Amino acid sequence: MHVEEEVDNIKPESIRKAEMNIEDLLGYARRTGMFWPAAEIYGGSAGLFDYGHIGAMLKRRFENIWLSYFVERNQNYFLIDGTTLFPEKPLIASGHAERFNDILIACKKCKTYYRADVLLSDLGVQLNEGATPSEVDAAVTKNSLKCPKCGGPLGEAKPFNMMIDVALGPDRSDHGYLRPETAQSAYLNFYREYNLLRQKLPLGLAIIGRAYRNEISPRQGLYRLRELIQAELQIFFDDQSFLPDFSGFSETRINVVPYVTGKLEALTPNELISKGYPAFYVYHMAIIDRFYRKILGVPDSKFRFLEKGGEDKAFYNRIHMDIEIEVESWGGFKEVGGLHYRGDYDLTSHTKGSNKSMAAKSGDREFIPHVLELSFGVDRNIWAQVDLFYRSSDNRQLLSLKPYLAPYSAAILPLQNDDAINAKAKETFVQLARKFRVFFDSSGSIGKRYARMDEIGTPYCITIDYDTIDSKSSNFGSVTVRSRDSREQIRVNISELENYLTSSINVMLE
RNA sequence: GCGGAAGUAGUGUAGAGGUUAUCACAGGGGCUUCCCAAGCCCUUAACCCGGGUUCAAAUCCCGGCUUCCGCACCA
Repeated sequence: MHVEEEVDNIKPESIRKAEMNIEDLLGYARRTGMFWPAAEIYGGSAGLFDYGHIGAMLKRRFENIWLSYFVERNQNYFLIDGTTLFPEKPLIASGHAERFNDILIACKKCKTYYRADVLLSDLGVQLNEGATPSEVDAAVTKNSLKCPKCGGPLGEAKPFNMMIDVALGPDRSDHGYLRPETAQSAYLNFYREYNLLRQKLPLGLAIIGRAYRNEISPRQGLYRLRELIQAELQIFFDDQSFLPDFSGFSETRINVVPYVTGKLEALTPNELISKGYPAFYVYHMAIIDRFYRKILGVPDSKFRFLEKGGEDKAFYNRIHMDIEIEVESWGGFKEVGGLHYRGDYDLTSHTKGSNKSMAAKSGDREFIPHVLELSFGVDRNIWAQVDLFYRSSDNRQLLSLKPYLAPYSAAILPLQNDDAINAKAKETFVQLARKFRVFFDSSGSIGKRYARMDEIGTPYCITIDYDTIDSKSSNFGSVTVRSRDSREQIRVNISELENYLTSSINVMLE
């Protein structure tokens, strides 16, 4: 059987990346089992999404690869977990209760909302840092301020906190919040882990978990969510001695838009260091760059760091870069993560708040460890993967994910609904399912089944045919393995399948 | 939150006061075929939610929810 000759091979490069807007991508996600609005049978709720049987696997794979790459390859970095429900005190200490708290003011006529500090400074009125709502109201009255848009009267200033309140206890009088970032769980556990891990720095604490923000306007699919999943690594270190090993990154060119120039540049680590970025920061830029470009396969031109400064930079960050991917359905480069040098802000805040010293020692020197935060939005990254790797032509839809990210690693497809073929196929399924997530499908034509697997990104389709079970055939005991992107097929002995898949799927995951 | 547009089987859609609510794909059953989304027959399945107008509402009106686009917001 010379099936290869009959295949109308289409080079994967010839299949264009599908042009997708948000609705197209949401439609794809719904029809393939990726994700859709939570509680959708009741009409859904803005900013909340559920993952389906395909999306949940993709998400899990992303998280596992992230964990393996950023955490498990470093002997000083560890995975922990923390509650999503927080008592009030740590969030007062961290500044979230106050700072996460914008004062909003609305026009009574056109109902436009403004941030009080922004509105007043635009109108030439200076407010003190941390002004209260009544101070804002007083300033509005004193200066007879009107809505800049419609000239209407301004309403009362009201605090708006991005955190979601929770009332605890039998009379619901204990005040808590859903955590606004996983980072806080790491800071709260630093002291114990630092001692458990024998007081060594650097110490990395990673958390993959949920965080909650009461976004005013959740939008754009998985971009702005009220409940989101973060994968974060908080590295605690001695700022006078943290010097990671750069060998292996010296030739890398990293796309970065520095704040001072605002222009995209492709710089080597040494060039970045000579521009004044600390070596430990640059090292982690290189690590992140490799993750996106090599492990996830993001094209060079679609990946960059964007440095934030001035108003855009959070007050506690010393260096703040967004990790950005060009996502067509989101209309351009969008933030999927961040690399933040937070200095000693976090541990100092929690030392003050808790009266628990978190100082580390190095010789005679006592110091508060600094924090470098690697923060990733898992949902945003999942969306970006689909956007980047969904390809479409007239008769083919293809999700060309890296094999190790694909929800199913392989599909087992009996060529025909024949008892002997089916029995062999099921036996093969059981054998492979011990090591891989495999899909079994015996319904429909073989072409239709290939197409279904292409659309959810299954990298390999294993077909059991008559030759497989024909002891007179030279192909006895072997199956065809079809590669998703090239559609090329090779014959592999069933006894070799496990090795074949292991090495093929993990290629690139060095 | 504001303004505009929209919400019909699982998916994509037609339908503009009275239809057994259109078509395709998907799903189920059957016949046939078997390495790249084959064909034929049968079949399951929908008007976002709640009010109102009307003899009659998927269709018109009001409210809610959700989505998209723009604005605002996004320590």
